Amino acid sequence: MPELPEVEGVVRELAPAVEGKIIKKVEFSKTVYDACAAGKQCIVKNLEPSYFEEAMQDMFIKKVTRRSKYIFIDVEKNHQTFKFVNHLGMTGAWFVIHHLDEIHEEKFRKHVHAIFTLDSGELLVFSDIRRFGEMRLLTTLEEHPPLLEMAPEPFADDACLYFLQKCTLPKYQNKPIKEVIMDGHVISGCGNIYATEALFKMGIHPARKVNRISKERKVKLFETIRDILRESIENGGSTISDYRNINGEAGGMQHRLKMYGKKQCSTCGSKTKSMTIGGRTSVYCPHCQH
DNA sequence: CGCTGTGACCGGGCGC
DNA sequence: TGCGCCCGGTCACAG
Repeated sequence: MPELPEVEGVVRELAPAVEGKIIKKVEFSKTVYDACAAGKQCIVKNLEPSYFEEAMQDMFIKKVTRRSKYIFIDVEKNHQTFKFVNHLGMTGAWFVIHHLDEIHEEKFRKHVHAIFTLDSGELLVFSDIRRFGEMRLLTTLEEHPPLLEMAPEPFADDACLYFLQKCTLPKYQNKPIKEVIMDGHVISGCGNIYATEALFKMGIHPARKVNRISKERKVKLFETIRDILRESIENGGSTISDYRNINGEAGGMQHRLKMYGKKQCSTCGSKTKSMTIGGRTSVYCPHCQH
């Protein structure tokens, strides 16, 4: 499951690999076309696949950046600029290769849904096992309003204050803290893995109501989340099942996790508990977290 | 108008 | 072996 650190890893590798190159051709899979014909949107969200392919042809790749868990690719054609916006969903992965058989793992090779042929002769390939990934071609972010409602980057100066202010809104007051820190309108890029880790580190029960945590503890919680995200970036992200960098390699952060996916508390040895919060499985230590 | 709850999108993996 | 169900990031839409 790619969260912010995993997306950051992809962007850091993708940027030098594709910036300055031109997309000569785009081909979506038959699956994408069939879904579209059936009236569903599969990966390609705001355009018909055939139109998307045509629109992307001869696009110059200017810049690859990350915003929250989204990959933004600034592209340009005929002096007009566009934003190609991609979300990896649960299982999306990019590869820059010369032949599809360079994708070593069958599960990724089997689920290739977009092939961008670059002027360098390389293939920029998007594989997505569960097809929760998204691609949009926008002229401005305003075309997809949810992109404007994201919380600031967690490393930005105003991010902590933004979090604190959101917490004072009535609609968040009585919600479990875990649900709130995983809400992209409150904090950007913190998914289940890092929310679980940060709450464990802070000794806060994931179901604890927002208004039952002091401002000081909220500030410390925010800083903990930010530090864990940074630590994960430095360690190549977490590979729980399907995250791979563009060389198909797994990350290293999963070895440093202390609570996510654990049966026993790494501090006191108690059996961990699990409950559903905001529709998602939440693991915690009943002895260490209150 | 704004908030809340629910469904939709999927295939891997697991339990029975 | 085989079948059915659960999981999850995000958004659309209904109420």
